[in-house]
Amino acid sequence: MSEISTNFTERTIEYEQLLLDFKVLLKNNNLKFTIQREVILECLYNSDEHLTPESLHNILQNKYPDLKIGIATVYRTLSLLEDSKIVTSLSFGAQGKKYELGAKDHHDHLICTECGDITEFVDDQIEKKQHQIADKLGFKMLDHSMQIYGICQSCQQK
Amino acid sequence: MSEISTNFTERTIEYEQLLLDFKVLLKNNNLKFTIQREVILECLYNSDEHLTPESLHNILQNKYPDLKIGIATVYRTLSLLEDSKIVTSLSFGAQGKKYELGAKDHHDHLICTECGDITEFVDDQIEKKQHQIADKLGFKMLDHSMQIYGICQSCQQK
DNA sequence: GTCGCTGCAAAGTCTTTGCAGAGAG
DNA sequence: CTCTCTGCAAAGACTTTGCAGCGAC
Repeated sequence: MSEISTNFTERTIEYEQLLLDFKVLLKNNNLKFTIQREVILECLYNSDEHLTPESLHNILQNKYPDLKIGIATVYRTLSLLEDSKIVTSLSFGAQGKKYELGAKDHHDHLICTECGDITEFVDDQIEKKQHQIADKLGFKMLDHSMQIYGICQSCQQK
Repeated sequence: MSEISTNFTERTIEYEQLLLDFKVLLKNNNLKFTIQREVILECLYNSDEHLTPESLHNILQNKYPDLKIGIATVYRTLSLLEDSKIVTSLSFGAQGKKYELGAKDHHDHLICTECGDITEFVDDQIEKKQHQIADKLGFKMLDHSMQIYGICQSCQQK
């Protein structure tokens, strides 16, 4: 659906670029560009969340019921994308991994323990410091996750 | 029965306290203090690393071969300890969780997404900044957790 | 047409659960 | 004694693998 207009949104350009990079990578490795691989990449691109293989599979089944994508293909494609550094995976609390596009920004969360309200924030100074820490300890930093738990303003007033 | 620690070192004193707390907690919840629960707590206390259920089980089998501790007991005890906030768990790259005593000083984690190795760190500036962010957004901060994901030095060399 | 890819199902891992006997209180 | 725990093995949950037919190139 790429609109050719003067009004390129930043996202569209990014996706076209991403797709192109992916195609080049596939070609360089003698791998094939399939519709399954395309829709998985697209779905990851359009999701704002970290997706589990299962949730990704569900989304794809709803969005492209005709494709009948198998869960095994989702796992195989995610591994491929991860090996190619196109996506990164994270493990959170429970079992299972979650995947997201490697290039995306992340945000941190302030979570109210009373009402469950979630506020997002990013702090450059913390981001910078995290990189410094990773560097100092010899890590190549890929991502981080940070949650602050507390009581939000409106709950404090009650 | 338990002559687990006869050496009174500084750690032992702390351990006595931890053990006492654990016993009180068990009693308050109508649970029983068993040798298996004791050696699991002791092993977590004496380990400097983050342990997987499997590694913990191996250590226990070597250290107390007569007990024939089952892996299921290790899992059950770790869940109990986690619910009781005595240990905390971390998920890392591959599958599985790692556990550590929660009573240790506060620190954040640097996690290798390749091998699952975990490095601890504390940064005062980040701690301070987190409070500032909470203040600025009107939250009364209670707690936080932060993980940096990356690739450790030795995995980068591979 | 070739050879990699896919869906399916079966096989692997890691973790949890059911049960009967053991053991703490 | 009672009622929880434990070890064992079987069952679950999540992921990977083998295979025959399909499809990109």
